[in-house]
Amino acid sequence: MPELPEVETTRRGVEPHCLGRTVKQLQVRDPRLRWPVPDTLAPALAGLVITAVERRGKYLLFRTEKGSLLVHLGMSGSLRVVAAGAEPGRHDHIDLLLDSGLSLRYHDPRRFGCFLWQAPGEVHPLLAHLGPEPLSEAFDGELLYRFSRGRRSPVKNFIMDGTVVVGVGNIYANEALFLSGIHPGRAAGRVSPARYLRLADCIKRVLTSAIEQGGTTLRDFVGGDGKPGYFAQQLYVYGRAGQPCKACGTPLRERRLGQRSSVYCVTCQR
DNA sequence: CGCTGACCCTGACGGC
DNA sequence: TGCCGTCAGGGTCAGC
Repeated sequence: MPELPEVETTRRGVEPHCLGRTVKQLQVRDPRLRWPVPDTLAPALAGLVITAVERRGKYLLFRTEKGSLLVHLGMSGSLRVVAAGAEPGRHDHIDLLLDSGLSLRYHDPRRFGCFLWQAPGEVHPLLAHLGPEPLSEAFDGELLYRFSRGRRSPVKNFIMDGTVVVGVGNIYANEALFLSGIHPGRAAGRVSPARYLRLADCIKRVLTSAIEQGGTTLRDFVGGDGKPGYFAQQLYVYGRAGQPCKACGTPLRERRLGQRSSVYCVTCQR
């Protein structure tokens, strides 16, 4: 269920359970993820103290002094805090057992996620070419404008390109384009500087408010059902094809761009 | 270098 | 009821 707000919500949820804790064991019940979980990962992690839980784009980094555990939740992954020894269910592929008696349980039906090792002082190849964080000052409309020159593919594909900016998934790309009044199919190189300023602003706004909503489910990381909070969010276009635009009433259209569904209002977005 | 499509998987859902 | 095609919020990679 992870877009950036869900990953950040996960990070905030698991962080207090991890900081200062020693890894007792990494139990890998099924190593067949996007890339196979390396045999060397469990031995490498055993006995290490987690010093920080960070996020880079949609990747989570569990830092220790000897290296970091790199986790991605893919499309269907989740991390929950459970009591050690709790019976694993279907698709509960990995447990990270901590010395507190709790463990982080990784659940991922589609197995598009990953558990990898990052050596100390190194940046994993998967992270090496990532663009700026959308909520950082390094990301703004000026950057979008500069990087988009000469690009003929749709602006929606452009803002979902992780080398441009990380963490803008399909839901929030659709929402941000609606809020900024830009048609998702417009060529990235044909969007004006002023509109890119607006778009960058909308991306920040929509992600920030989604993270705030995700925060309401933090307590559910121990026990509870762990439903992601963003369903509660007011979505303007995502999942609303055929329904009236909330701004003008025009029925929303749907179209596939880069193999992903795009929903937009032909009146409000140009 | 930019862009397109294939691919990695399971599960839910709609139509017949 | 069951079978089949389609789609799903991720991202990488080969090939043009």
